[in-house]
Amino acid sequence: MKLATWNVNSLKVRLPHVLEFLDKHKPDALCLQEIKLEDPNFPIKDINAAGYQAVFAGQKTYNGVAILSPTPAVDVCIGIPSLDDPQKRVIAATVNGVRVVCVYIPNGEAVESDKYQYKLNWLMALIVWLKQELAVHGKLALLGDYNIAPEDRDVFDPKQWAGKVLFSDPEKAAFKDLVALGLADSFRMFDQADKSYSWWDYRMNGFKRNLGVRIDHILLSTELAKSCKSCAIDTDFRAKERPSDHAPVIAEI
DNA sequence: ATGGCCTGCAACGCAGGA
Repeated sequence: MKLATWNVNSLKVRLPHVLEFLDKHKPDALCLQEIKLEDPNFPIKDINAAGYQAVFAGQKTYNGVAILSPTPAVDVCIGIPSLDDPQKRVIAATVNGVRVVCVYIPNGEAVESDKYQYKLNWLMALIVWLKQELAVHGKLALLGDYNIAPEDRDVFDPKQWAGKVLFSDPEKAAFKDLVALGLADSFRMFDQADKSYSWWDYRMNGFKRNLGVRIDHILLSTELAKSCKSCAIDTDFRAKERPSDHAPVIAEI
């Protein structure tokens, strides 16, 4: 079974890339973040024509998440139940017996900002909720844009990134708390090339110079991690014309 | 050199991303 995640930075603009991704990788579940459109505008006909179904929680202009799958996604849950948050950042569903949790963790803007506090509070609520979910679902995958680079090797210049948002100690601690729930970072279960990243700034030729960070992750419950065969970032989609600034991540379980 | 680029909304500039 193939699980994938991709922050598409507007599904309207990136629909051709998403359809190409479905054709290339044929994922059993593809989690999308930042679809940036309201539910009535979701391109369901094009997705269906590609042989996929979708569940989604859209929002105008900002955020918005979806799960695409060739088989039905059932027991859909939108948002973190305990968190009163109008921002559409979470959708969870069961696909082929796997609990797929798609998250768009807040960016945090800057460590001094209110948005950073919102991010930390949001992460605490996520951790409490997932602890309960893991008790119910042995096969659980947490996929998405975490907006956290967990280790030095996940940023192009750890000294420059030290203390900055995406790489601050409280954010890295929250990532470790997620792992401590019994979730494995599937990407690090395998040998990977040095300087492997999932996001590059549009500015300054960030991608061509490989000035990136690894902030998109697929975490797997112990039961799923045991049978995980691979995890990779497909940088081809970041190299295309008019790309998302994120590359998709794919895990085979 | 504290910007650069991209998206959506709406209106010709802004917020937000990371």
